Amino acid sequence: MTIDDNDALPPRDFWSLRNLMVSRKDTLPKRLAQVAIYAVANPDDVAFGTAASIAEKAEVQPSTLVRFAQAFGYQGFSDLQAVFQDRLRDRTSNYSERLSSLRSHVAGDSKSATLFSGFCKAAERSVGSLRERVQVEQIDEAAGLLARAETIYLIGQRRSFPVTSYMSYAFGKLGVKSVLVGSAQGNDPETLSFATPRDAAIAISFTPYASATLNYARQINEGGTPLVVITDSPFSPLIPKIGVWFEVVEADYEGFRSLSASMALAMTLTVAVAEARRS
Amino acid sequence: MTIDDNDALPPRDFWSLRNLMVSRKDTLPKRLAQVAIYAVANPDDVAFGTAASIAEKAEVQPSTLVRFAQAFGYQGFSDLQAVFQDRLRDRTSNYSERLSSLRSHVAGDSKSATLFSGFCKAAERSVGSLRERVQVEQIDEAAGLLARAETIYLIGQRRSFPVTSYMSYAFGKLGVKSVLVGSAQGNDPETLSFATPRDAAIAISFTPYASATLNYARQINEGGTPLVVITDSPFSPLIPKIGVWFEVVEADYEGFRSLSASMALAMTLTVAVAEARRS
DNA sequence: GGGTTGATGGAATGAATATTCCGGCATTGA
DNA sequence: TCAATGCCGGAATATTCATTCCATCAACCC
Repeated sequence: MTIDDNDALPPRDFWSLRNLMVSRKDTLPKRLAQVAIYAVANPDDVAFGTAASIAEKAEVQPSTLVRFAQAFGYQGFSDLQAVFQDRLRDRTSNYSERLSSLRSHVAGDSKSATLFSGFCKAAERSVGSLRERVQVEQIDEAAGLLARAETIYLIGQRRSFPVTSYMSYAFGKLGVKSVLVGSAQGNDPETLSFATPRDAAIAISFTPYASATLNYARQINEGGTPLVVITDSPFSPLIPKIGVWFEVVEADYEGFRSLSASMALAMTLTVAVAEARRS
Repeated sequence: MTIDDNDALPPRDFWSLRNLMVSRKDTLPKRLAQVAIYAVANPDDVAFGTAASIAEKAEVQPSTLVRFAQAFGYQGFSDLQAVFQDRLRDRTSNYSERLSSLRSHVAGDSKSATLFSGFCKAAERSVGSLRERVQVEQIDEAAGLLARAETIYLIGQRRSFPVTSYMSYAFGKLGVKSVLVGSAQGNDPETLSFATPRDAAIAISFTPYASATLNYARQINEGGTPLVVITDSPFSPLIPKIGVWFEVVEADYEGFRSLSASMALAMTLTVAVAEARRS
C-alpha cells in the first residue's frame, strides 16, 4: 500500500483546498467525490459540524470522511476541518483567506504584492466593520458635546498620534479651537491642567494602551471635562465616566493595524463639530 | 439555591449576548468577568475552540466556562457556544440583516449619518483607486531604494503629516533609522542639510503643495539624495529627478480628503523596507 | 469573631467524538 | 468464470470533551 494518494503536503488555506477538491473530483472514488461535492457546496457545515453530523448530511459514513481527509494528505478529519474553520475565523486578521484571494488577483506573488494587497484589504475591512458598529446617535452626541466645548484637547500617542494630529490640522482649518497633546514637547500635564468642565477632550488609544494617554484621560475626566473616546474594546480602561466612547476595531496585517477606520471616524467627528458650531 | 442568576431567557443572537456581557461585566465575579472580557475580545476563538482550549487562553478552568454560560441562563457551555457559531454562519445574511436594522434605526438621515457614510465611502474609494494605480514594481523599487539608505528622512506637512508621523512610529518599532521632518520644531532645514546621497527621503504632499515640503524635497534631491514621493498628480512639482513617485488620488467628501490610500501605501512601504533589510 | 454564603480550582464522570479495523462487496483484467 | 484490487459500511475502540461534584477559600453579615 502506498503511503498516500498525493505526496505533497496538504493545503493549509481554504481556497487552495477548494481548488484541489474541484480538480481531483473526477479521479476520486464515488463516495469521496460525494464528500468533495458536499464540502465545496457547504463549507460552513463542514466547519461547524461533527464528523457524524456532516457524514449524515453528505449521506456517507463518518469513516469515509476520515478517508477523504487522508486521501488529501491530512492526518485525519479534524486536521482537514481546521482549514474550513480558518476560513471563517478572525475576519480582522485572517491569513489564509487574504493570501489566497491575493493569488487570484496578483499573478506573480512577490512579497511586495502580498503586502500591498494585505494593507489595502485591512483598510477596507476596517472601514466595513466601523460601519457595522458605530451608531449615528453616538456621533450626534459626541459632536454636540464637542461643539459646546470652549477648547478641545486632543490626546493620542504612538499609533493614535497620526489621528489626533490630523484632527488638530482639520480643526485649525475649520476655526475650531483645539490643543494637541502627546507630541514630542513635554509639557502635556501642565497643558491639560488648564482644562475645565466647559472644555472637552478626545482621547484615542488601542491595546496596549499607552499609559500616559490613560493618565491624561482619567485626570481630565475626573476634573469634570467630558471625554470622547475612540478605543478598541468595551472593556478598555479608557471608557469615560462623563462622555461618549466609540469602539473601533482595526484590521491588522502582519501585526500592523490599519488606521482607516479611526481616521474616517475622526474626520466625521471633526466636520460634524464644525457643522454643529455653525448653528 | 435559586435556579439562575437571571430569570430571563438567554440571548440567541450574538450582539444581544455581547451587549449583555458588556453591561453585566462589572457585577460578575472575578473569573466570570475574565471570561466575559475574553469572549468579547476573541469571539472567533470561542466559536471554534473547545472548552479546554478556550479556558487555557482565557486563563480560567474549564468548569468556569460552564458556570459562565449558566450564569447567563444557558444550559451549558455548548449552548452558549452555539450563539458564537451562529454569528459566523451565513455571514452574508447577517450582514444585510444588520445593515437593514441600522437603516430603520436611522429613520431620518441626519446630517451626521450622511457625513459618516460619506467619509466611509471616501475611504473605500480611495483604497480602491490605489489598488488600480500602483504597480508592484514601483513598490519594489521604492523599498529597495529605502532599504539601502542609511537614514530615511520623512518630509510631510499639514494633511500629510499624519502619514509621515505614522511612518516614523512604525520605522522606530521596526528598528529602521528615520528622521521626521516637518513637525512643530523649527530646525528642519538644518536637519536636512545632513542628508547625503547614501541616505534617502520620503516626501508626501498634495495640492495645494506646502511650500516648505517642496523646498525640502528639491534641496535634498539636488544634493543627490534619492526620493520616494507620494503625491496626487503626474504633474506635481514634487516629482523627483532621482527616485520613485507614486500617484495617489484620495477621494474627498465635502472638501475633506481621505487619508486611507496614503496610509495603506505608507504602511506597505514601511514594512517592505523592513523586510528588505532583513535579507 | 463565628457563621453563612458564594466563588473557585481541580479531580471524577459519563457522554460524545474521531479514528481504526475488518469483513464483504463491486469492479477490473485475464 | 475466477482472482485481485481497492472501496465501502459498520461495529469496536480509544480519545477527547463537557459537565458535575466536592473541598477549599474568601468575603460578608450578624
